[in-house]
Amino acid sequence: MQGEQLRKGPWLQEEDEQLIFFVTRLGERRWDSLAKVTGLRRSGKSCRLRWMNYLRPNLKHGPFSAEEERLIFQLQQQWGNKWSKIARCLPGRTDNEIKNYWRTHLKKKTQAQQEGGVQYKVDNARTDEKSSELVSQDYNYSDSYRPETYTFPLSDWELTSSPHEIWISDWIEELQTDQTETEHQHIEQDSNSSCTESSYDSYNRMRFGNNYDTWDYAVAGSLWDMN
DNA sequence: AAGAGTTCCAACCGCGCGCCA
DNA sequence: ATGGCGCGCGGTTGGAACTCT
Repeated sequence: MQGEQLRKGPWLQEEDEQLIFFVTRLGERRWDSLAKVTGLRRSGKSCRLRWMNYLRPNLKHGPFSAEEERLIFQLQQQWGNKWSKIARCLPGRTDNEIKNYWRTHLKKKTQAQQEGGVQYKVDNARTDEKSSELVSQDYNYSDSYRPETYTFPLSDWELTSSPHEIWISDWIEELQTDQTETEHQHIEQDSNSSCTESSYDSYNRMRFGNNYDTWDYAVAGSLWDMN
């Protein structure tokens, strides 16, 4: 592996699958180590970005709603280009997505507003929302969107549409059920018990073959061991 | 139909911060 | 104190997709 060129550019479906497999099992941490363990010829940074911006559960990938657009507009005026901060107020949206949306859609509107006193107006052509028009200063976002009170609904996955996203969605949904069941088992059995065969395991067997667990557990056991 | 111009967004890059040995 | 590591953030870029002429 040493000296091997790192891959760049668009991610392949196989790479996504592999990354999901490892991140869901090992957690969102130590991205450099994780990148090595996955066997993907990607940097840890690249893996983290892919996960955070595209593969992570609960992400929305559809067009921004009028409500979201208003929020972005208002928070950008309030905080400036603090995209990660703004993203925390928009469940299911990433800083990258918001940043891109701002640059391509809202920046012009803001400039127009600043230059000519043109009031902010939602671009209804891009959303399915009802027409709405308001001055940003008057807008106060709902408490339900405040990061400290909002809980991310897993059903947001249902908003996705590509075949790839659909199978991830189904899988995550099954996993959620399994996790709930497993948590109950853990309460009864103590925390160091091993998981029973779940749909998640079935999934992994299907995608990575029957030997997946052997090497997976071996790797999982050593990855975070820094000694 | 096709070439030019524009828009959009996934991914990359560099920087800075916090933590730890 | 300091140097290395891991990570997150914001800015930028490349190229695919779309629109215009």
